[in-house]
Amino acid sequence: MMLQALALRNSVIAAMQQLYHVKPEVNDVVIQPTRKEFEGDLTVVVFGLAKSACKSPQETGEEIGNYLSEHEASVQACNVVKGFLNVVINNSVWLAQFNDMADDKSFGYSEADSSFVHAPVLVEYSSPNTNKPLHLGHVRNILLGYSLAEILKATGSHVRKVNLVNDRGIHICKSMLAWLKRGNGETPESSGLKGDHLVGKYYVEFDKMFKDDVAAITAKGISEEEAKKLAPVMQEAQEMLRKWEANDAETVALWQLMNSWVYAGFNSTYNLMGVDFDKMYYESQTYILGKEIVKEGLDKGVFFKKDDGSVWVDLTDEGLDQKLLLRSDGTSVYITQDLGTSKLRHTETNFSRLIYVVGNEQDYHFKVLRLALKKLGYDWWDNLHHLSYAMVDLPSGKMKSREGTVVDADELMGDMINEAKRITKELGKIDDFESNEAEELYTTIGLGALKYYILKVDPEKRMLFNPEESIDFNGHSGPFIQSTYVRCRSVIRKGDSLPSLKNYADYDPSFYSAIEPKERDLLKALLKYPEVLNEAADRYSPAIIAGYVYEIAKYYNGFYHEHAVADIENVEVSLFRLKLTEQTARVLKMALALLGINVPERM
RNA sequence: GCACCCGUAGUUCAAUGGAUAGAAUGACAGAUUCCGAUUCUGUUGGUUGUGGGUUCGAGUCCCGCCGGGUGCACCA
Repeated sequence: MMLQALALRNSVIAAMQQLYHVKPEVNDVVIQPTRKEFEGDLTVVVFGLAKSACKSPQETGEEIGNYLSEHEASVQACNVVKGFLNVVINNSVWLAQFNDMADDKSFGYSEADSSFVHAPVLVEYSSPNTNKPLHLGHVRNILLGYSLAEILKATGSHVRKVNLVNDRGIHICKSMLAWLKRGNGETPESSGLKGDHLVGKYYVEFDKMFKDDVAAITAKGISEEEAKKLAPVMQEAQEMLRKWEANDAETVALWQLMNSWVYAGFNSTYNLMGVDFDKMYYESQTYILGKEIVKEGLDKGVFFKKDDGSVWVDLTDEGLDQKLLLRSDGTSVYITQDLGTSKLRHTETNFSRLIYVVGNEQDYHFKVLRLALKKLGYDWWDNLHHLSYAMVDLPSGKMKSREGTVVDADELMGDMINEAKRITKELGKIDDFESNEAEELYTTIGLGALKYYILKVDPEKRMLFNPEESIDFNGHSGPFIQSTYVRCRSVIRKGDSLPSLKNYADYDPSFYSAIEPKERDLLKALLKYPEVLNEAADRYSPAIIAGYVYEIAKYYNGFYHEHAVADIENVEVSLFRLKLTEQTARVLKMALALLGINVPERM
């Protein structure tokens, strides 16, 4: 597809030179796939060309069309409709490309260039707090990050997935304190609760104690604002944080214990989701790093110090504000450690890009981060990117941990898997499966539905999740695409079982003469895969892959319903269709893998 | 108040400035002697929030307004 478009563009430029003695700029020749309702494969938009040709769009289109038909062997026919020149490409061109694709073992996948090993692309995602379990918002983050990393890998980047765990701070102390006061020594083992859920339970517990304290104080006629500061549990939590920072043995031991519970919980969630990381960073180890960089900025005169000792960067010349980088007591704030961590990573890896997968409420933060690094004179400031995604809304509005309106990640995945089980049992097609095989299948389908549901949406757009309505398993859904793959596999098994057809893989379709419209559409769509992959990588958008994979499934199902594949009398037709089926399965599997979605052989 | 993001069928989502704005879902009507019906075909459903502008051409770009969200913390 890509090849034809490029070739056609050059041909059009040549035609313009021959016919009108003008040479259009490459960008002035707009070529797009022809819309379904017209005849053709590629369409040249003639308006811009007509201007430089000084003729009407209709006339220009016809003249260019005639020229192409005459001079280009690959062009079979042309027609002009309202200023659009539709070009029909010869079947032989498509078939030759299809043959190349089938023979190309690395189709749709570029081996990482070894020189990039020393300048990897870092993708930071997940980056959870260790005081509560993961919820639906995290799920969107994790799926996006994992998928983006896989997409970039497929385009030949050397990718390292990293996770920056926010394992310290007042929020952790709150859970710790509540557990000390009310936990009675409860552990994941004693309670049977997953570690992250157990710790999250005490985070909620803290909030209750806090509210009780505030209520008791306001009852004495003190303002709520004042009461929040005076609340004994809050003061105790802050005292605990001071002890932690002073490296108090007992506090640190408790912190380590409770964090270890959380990590065990997170790991099981990550494992179920099928995601991984090449390196973990912990904020407890990185939060001090930024101080040095702030000092460097002061020395260079690009940051400044206020009378109270706090350090700021002035970004008003960039259209932003002044931003605090270091508190007056010398302690660091959020951005301080991001400055330090980015520099650490650059020193460690010499990254060519560092991509942060973080919610869009931090758009401003990342602008500031980049510009502060620019002011420091680090030429790699421009290699920091932010894959910004919008929140997931519930019908009741935003998810709020404290109000208990969050959709828990583990629970959600469990529900999806159960739903997959229910539907699969109803269909009864896998009654011969061993129980562990069946369980694995339910997971594949349930998570396929969830992942597709989330990733098909443009990351920048807010999306609505309604827990009352279960996520689709039909229509524009993950299981629909999985089942198309399963159908392909079933057809292939049939082909394999027939002696005259089992060698379809060796069949050379280059000179196949009986191609049908539905076969042609499917074949063209399959060839488009590398182009789609590149676009998804350029735009950091798994949604583009999701849209593509749906298109392929639609085309295959349309083809399947119209034509018998195996078990027909004409062997050559069967061989061709089996080959088409084989390549469809291949592309579906490969593209779904980029979304973190597995495919079953049967379902 | 200032800044950024978003507004598309009843609903959930698509559409590198290009042709008659597409899918899914819902409702209704059909399709299997077959290689898998979690399928396919059709009907239904739109003043793309709104008013201007730029352009041969605007859902897309610019300006105003309306509605929703987020950020502007010595929180992270």
